[in-house]
Amino acid sequence: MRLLLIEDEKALGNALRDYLLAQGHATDWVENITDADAAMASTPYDVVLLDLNLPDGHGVDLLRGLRRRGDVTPCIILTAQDQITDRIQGLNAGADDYLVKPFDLGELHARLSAVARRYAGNPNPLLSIGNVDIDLARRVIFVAGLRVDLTAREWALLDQFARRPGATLSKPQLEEALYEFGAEIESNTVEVYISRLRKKIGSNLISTLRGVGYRLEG
Amino acid sequence: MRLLLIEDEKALGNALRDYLLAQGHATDWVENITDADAAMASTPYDVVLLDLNLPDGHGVDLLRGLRRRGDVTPCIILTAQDQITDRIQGLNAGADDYLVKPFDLGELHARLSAVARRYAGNPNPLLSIGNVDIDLARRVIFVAGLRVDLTAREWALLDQFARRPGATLSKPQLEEALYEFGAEIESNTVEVYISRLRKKIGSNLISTLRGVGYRLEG
DNA sequence: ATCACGCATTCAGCCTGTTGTCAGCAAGCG
DNA sequence: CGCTTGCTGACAACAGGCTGAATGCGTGAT
Repeated sequence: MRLLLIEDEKALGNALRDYLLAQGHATDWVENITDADAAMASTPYDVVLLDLNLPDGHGVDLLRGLRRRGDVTPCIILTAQDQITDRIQGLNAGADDYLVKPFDLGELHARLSAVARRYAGNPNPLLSIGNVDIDLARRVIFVAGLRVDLTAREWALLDQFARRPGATLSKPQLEEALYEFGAEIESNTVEVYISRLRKKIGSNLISTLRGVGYRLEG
Repeated sequence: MRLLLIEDEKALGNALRDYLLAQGHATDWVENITDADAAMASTPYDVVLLDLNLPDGHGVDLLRGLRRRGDVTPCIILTAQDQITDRIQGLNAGADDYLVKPFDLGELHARLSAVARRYAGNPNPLLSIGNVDIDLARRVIFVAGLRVDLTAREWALLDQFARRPGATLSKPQLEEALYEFGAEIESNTVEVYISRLRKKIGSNLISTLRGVGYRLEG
């Protein structure tokens, strides 16, 4: 697995990184929120290990930001014994699990496996088209290696395309994806969102078939 | 995809069928085991959606029968909240996944995609004629391995031919395909579109039968 | 409560590919 | 050879698609 370790304490960070590498996980280690954001903006991780006490802010804020952007990368919080309030906050903010320091490395391994198992259902197929990587499970896309944030509707559209790359999708079909079933709408919303999507992911990825629909190249 | 929906509840069945059709899946809907057996005997389906509560027996029995006959068509079970035992039975009997009613249509979509992905080994049935591959489901054709875009009318014509390869289609017949029934048009549009099609897919694929009509060679 | 912000929706004007039509040419058939 | 039937290039009209801007709406911050 590809892991991101966000940990301020040097000694713990070192030990964890060595252990995780030994376990066969590609592990990046950063020590503050700024670097973490940068790392996540450029790389898709399978699990994030997050210490809450960070020099440039509180871990929960980082997590909230992630979730608000629709990123659902599994996250395990590493927290000291006494920060129970933080822990609850963390879970509410969208963490998947937490570990109380000091913790056993075997325990960490078990939690990691559990989280991985939980997400094993969809084996996380990274769909690569051109220079765009689409992670359907996590609702994240990378354009030229940089994360790009999509709004709900934009994602709904792209999701349709990504599930059937190369297929031609008609406007009514796409409309269904935007509006939960039935809600008829009389305007060119699909066109508008196609336009916005193209602006974000590059205009050559989605081609128009006049009078027919649209297609994601692949 | 080609789906078989086995569902007793009329309202749910209707909604599901509409949704699935809108998603571009060829969907047959039957309401009992007898009809389901008949349908599966005559048509190969990509996925079966199976409600367990059926008027003439238990869905799991249908599934068991299938698997005993060596049929491995992927099957997703639709089950009410309380039938947990049934669900386990279902998975044991050879189901691939299950959905608990009431479920979100997006959820259904996701499960379908997941199952489809798992069985992605053999993709769409491609109709191959000469060096032209026609993918009816995705509305895409390849000529000598390269994708070729067709306009709406061009596709309407080719679609007619592809559905009855080798058959001779008269001009009035083809005209019906171009213009939703009734809209009479006085000119040589069919000839024009035959010409345009030939330019795109190769002129030897469609042959002219003077005074009679046209035919797609196979 | 108010404000600011971002997302959703609608609309209008511009732009472009498809379409139907026709005319002249080619090919089949007596 | 003459007649019929089919083929195809050209083209004007138009439906369909694109996109910037205005407006509305909901949510989070102050």
